[in-house]
Amino acid sequence: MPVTSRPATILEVARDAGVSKTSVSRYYSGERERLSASMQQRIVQAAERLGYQPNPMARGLKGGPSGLVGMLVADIRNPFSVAVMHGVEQACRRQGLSLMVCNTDNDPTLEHRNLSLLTSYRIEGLIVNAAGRHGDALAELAGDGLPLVLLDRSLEGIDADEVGLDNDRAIDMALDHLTEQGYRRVLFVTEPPARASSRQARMARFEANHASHGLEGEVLSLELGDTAGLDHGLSAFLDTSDGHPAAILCGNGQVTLAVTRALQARRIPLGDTGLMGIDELDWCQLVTPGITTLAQPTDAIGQAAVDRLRARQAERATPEPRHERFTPTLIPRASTCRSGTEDLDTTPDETRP
Amino acid sequence: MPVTSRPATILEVARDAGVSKTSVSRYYSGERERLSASMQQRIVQAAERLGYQPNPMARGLKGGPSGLVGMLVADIRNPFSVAVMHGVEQACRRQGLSLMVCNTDNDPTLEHRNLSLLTSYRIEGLIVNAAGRHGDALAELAGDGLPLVLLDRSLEGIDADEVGLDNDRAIDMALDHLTEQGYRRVLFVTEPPARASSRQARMARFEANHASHGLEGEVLSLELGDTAGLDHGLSAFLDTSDGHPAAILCGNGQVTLAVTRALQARRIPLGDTGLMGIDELDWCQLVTPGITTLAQPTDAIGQAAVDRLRARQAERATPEPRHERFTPTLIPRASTCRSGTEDLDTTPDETRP
DNA sequence: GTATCGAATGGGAACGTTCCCATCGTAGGC
DNA sequence: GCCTACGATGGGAACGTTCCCATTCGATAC
Repeated sequence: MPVTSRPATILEVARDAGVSKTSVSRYYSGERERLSASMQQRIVQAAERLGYQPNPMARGLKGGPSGLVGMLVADIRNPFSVAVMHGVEQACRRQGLSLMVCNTDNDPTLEHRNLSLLTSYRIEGLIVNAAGRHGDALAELAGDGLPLVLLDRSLEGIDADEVGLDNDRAIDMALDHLTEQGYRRVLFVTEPPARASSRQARMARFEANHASHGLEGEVLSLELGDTAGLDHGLSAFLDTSDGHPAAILCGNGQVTLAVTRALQARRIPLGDTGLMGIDELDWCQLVTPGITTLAQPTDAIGQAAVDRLRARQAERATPEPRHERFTPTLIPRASTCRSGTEDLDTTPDETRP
Repeated sequence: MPVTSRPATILEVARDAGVSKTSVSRYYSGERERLSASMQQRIVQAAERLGYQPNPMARGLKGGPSGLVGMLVADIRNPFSVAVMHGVEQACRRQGLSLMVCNTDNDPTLEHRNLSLLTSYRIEGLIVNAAGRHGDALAELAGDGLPLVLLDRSLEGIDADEVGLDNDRAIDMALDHLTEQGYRRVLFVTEPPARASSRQARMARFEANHASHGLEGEVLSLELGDTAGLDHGLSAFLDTSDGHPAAILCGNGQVTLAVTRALQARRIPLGDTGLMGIDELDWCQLVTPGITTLAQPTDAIGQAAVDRLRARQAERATPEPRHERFTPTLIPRASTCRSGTEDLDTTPDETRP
């Protein structure tokens, strides 16, 4: 069964098997039950012999199912996105679907272009983890009946299924943990929330709830590349030493990276100054003395996204959109362990292989 | 120009513009010069009005160019692969090509399946960064005239273009650096080289050249998950303390991660025991005291891969395969700085934004 | 003035499927 | 033993392109 250059056509298989092309088509379109055993056998044999593979182009042209799921990713270099993508992919595989991933590099133009690309290939569902400035295009697609799942984002004006972290829960868990560890002041660092709803949600929850946890809270919002602003913001926060133990909470993995760099540059030891991040990354355990994180169940999130897609496909009638929120796992490490408190976790863990 | 559900067909545009479908087809097939100005104008207007987008399915059916490049990635979670993929993608974009990425998860079955998927979509070129057990399938494709580029791998029996690191050069640079820093014994840790030629190349070069650098050399080859084996191997190497300064050289980024974990678990401070890795990663600067790496020019590699593809497409006659090898950049940090030597780099660098 | 040519355009047959509809048995109901 | 019905199968028209081959028309060459 070679992957040949000029693949055999359904007609050739039919001839070779001495049956009609319709029958061969039926065999490959999941209507095998309708075929007699002998015919099925002749078809497989002929197909095997000729190395036949259905041509998805022709199939897609006629309107048949493509078996293709599309995914729009805002930033392929974001480990969280990649982890979820991996989950999505596994789930697709289990369902016999193929995944076509497009990276938008946070560029609305590219996003639009990739969207057209995907739709032109007659995808059966779309998973979106991108900025979505062009919400209108997405909305239209959803309106046209394309199953749509928003990953880690909401988009105003779009009533699509959503899958992602339980942001409120995550922030509460972080605040709980920081409180327990004896911190009194917390700086929440986030990328500009305007473009992503999850950032907004986390920030809003932080602002709403830090006080009730007995914490003084501040928010620092800036672009990832703005190291000067970050330095300045951290200084401003940390230098206000009213004696209350201070911690920094990072809104996502990328922020954790930037903040860790900034703290190291200022040679601020972690622990007395607390550091905690949303998103677990390879290196969080390695940076002395280990960085406390809230790990997202990325595989489960990916799986859930695909499940939603299937569900949508199944029910022809569009039900009210469903939101699925996952609870993170707290991975406590010594970056949120003030000296004087007992060591939390100085032996390396094995959270990731 | 909406991404509509029932896109306009070329025929509708033709009717609307009052021209023939052939003319519209020509307009979109890069034969605009052949059309009169007035006709061109009428076509764009009609297309605009109807939101026309050529249907790649139909186009692909008839055999026209797909504008699609395929990429097979062995492990989407490998940051190096992702970095190169990003380079490939940027290059494709510049060329007006779209990229379709498939992850094989190091699974030969999946690899084969994805290969069929890609070829069935009539890709114009294929970039492979995967194990390639099914070299036969690849070879056949290449033989059939599909432009093929092997990324960071050679495949026996396949005369395809290759793009990747200059492994010999990289190893030599590493050995030079380690020698200069005063290490006398070096352990080269690698994943099993059987499945990837670049691993083989690096290992071979290490074995061939360590002696001429005045270094005692050993090789440790194991699966990434084999932490016990790694612990044992590291112990064996480090406990043979004949007083000669020892260093560990990691064959790729994943190995660097595993080794760093193992060393931290054993609480071995870096520097006196040297540590150096091929592949630069986000966190290498962050792990105390900073890990020396050889950074691969991933964007350039990706770009080169696409360039090779285009070149192949252009020349109808298949020339002898060309191999493009890139020199890495040494990023010296304190993990290869023995105490007593001057500090190399204790201030954080800004190699990556 | 006619023949030739090339540039601009159009008609229709593919490409490989799916799917509607027709055909053909054959078994069961009367 | 005839009519019905149903199960198994086949023929052919679409799907939206591209591309080969006309066709038209003015201009240039004889």
